[in-house]
Amino acid sequence: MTAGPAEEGDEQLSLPGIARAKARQATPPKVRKPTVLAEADPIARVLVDLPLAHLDRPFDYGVPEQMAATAVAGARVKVRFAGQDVDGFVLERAATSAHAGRIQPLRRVVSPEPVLAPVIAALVADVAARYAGTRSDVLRLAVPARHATTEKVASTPGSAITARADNGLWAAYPGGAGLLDALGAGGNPRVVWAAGPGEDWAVLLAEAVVAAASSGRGALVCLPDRRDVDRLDGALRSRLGTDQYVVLTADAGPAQRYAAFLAVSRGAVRVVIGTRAAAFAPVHDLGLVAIWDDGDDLYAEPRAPYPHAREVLLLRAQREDAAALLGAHGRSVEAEYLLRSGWAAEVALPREELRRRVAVSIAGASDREQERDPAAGAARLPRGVFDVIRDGLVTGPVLVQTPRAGYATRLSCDSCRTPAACPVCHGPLGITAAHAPPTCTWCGTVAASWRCPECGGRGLRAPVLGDRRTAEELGRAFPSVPVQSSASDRVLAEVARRPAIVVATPGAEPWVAGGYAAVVLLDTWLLLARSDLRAEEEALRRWTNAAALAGPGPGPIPGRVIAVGDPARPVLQALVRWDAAGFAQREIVERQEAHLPPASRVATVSGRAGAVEQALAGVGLPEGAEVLGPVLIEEGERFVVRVPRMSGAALSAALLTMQAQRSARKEAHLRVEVDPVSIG
DNA sequence: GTCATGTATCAA
DNA sequence: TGATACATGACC
Repeated sequence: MTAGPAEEGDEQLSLPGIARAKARQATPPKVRKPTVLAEADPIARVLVDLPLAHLDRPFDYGVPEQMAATAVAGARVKVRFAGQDVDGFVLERAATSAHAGRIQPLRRVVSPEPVLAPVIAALVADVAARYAGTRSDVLRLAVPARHATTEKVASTPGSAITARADNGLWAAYPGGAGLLDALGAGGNPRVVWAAGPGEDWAVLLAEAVVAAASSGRGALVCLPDRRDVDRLDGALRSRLGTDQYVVLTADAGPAQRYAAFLAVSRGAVRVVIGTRAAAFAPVHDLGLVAIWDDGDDLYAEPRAPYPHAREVLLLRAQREDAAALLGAHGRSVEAEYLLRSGWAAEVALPREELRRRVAVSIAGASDREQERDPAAGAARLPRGVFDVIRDGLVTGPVLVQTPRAGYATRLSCDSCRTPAACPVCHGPLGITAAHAPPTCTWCGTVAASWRCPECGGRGLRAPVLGDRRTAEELGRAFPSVPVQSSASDRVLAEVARRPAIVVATPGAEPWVAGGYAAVVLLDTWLLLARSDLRAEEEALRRWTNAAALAGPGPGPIPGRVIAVGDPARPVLQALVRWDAAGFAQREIVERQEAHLPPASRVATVSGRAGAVEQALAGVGLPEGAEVLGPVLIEEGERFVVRVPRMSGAALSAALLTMQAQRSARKEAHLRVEVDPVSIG
């Protein structure tokens, strides 16, 4: 392997001092004018935007003197790489290069705007290492596409933040006032906050942000979706000027998004709220990272390398010495793990206060009774539920959570209960409206003359009912009360505080000022029926979030919540005791025994059949690694690799090495997912 | 990913 | 011997 064969033809470089001597010495006929490099720091270390794992490292380029002032750290540049022009970012400028071979000059500075701050470049490296991915993949998530017109406009600096945090609502929480004081004094507390039922959580989050901002530092809050962002936006608006914070969400147009990004990147604004992509916002002097309801799966980025916003924020808290606040009504096992490991402290309401705020009961339809006749209105709405709704409607709106969107989302044979499948594509049949014929939910085929292939029966039944059917039933049961519906495709942000029945699917529950008069959770067995590892944790999170919307009753009466389900299920008992933390604790113990996250670190590797097994065999996996599989999937096969949590970094490193070797050998790309939200 | 280079292979 | 195919490694 000889380094740098005789070179000719291409542009010549010359460092400032020796420019003249070199040019005189060697002047082959066709050489162009030598590029004169910048006086100071003539080397730019550039991260090139290539999808190849083995090229995920900086390359040195010469900085022509005319780019001396524009090729700053963080600038977008174009460079010649292996004969083609590629995009890249300047990571830093340097006086010398350790590269022995030829050094090419930068082709062009796309823009002098330093969009990749050094601390974000370091974060991007952290995230790539954590998720066994490339920096170029993470950069696509961290730096929005350039919008040249927007870049020409200067960002107007927000006025200085003079607002002071008000400890009022936090004072109900032991340690709550202390938390705000610490934030205001420039401290870095790390807290898992169990937001109480009926809490206007956005207001408390806003106070925490104001506290951190009043110490002169920046703050960054991630929320699951647009609706939650809007709630915090509303709470912040009455505390900060609209020039003092920005909202970063995907639904704003490219120009608006880029303008918001630049305002943050330029330090004009230091408070950022937004959805998962905001976790990378280059907030100056970061003092606080916060995340609301970290168990929501919207925080899992669907693009490689699939980072989770909570992990990105925790990496930032660590690297940038910022306070961390994980708030939720429920408790993710990951948040609980942070408490158990001592990384964070808990802030929660005392038991007595919880009992004052909410009373959860279970309407005793056991699983067996449900199975016997799930479709009958009487079994779906037991007597107790009926009473709670009727009593609640006297004072205000009643929230009814029903797990499925639609009307009757799955049909089965009336006599033998075989699920009804589409005669064309074998997709599930469903009904979209009261008198509509059964229709395939996949291909849309209308199966009006359906006949059961098992028993020849012609009757259909609906064991799973959707929100529209539920709304219809309740409308009949309470004819004088308006019924509102909020589900996936038509989500209501807020409803008025007047008697009404509000039917909603999980996650689509509208907010109501002062809280609902009662909250009803229907068909709890359905959320638990999912085969997913996290089914119970996720079900409890969704119930807890809905239940937390119950407002206090008249006088000293706590908010009323009633769930229809099997009272023997421990997860429902956890709901009754309002003990998501205890449930998460038990989950962790069980998962420890089963070698599942968060006690273990898990990665999935998938690709063409045969390739994955071979690739894994050639990797030096850390001590104690277990390889499980293969499971056949559409694109080939998938293996699961798991290691003790302390070997998590080693696992990521090993998988990264594997990817680098494969890309260098031009072997087919394998999909690697570290900490997948769900396996299977 | 592209590009340059090296080695194998085959027809003339 | 030269033309062509494919594998390999560098890429700043």
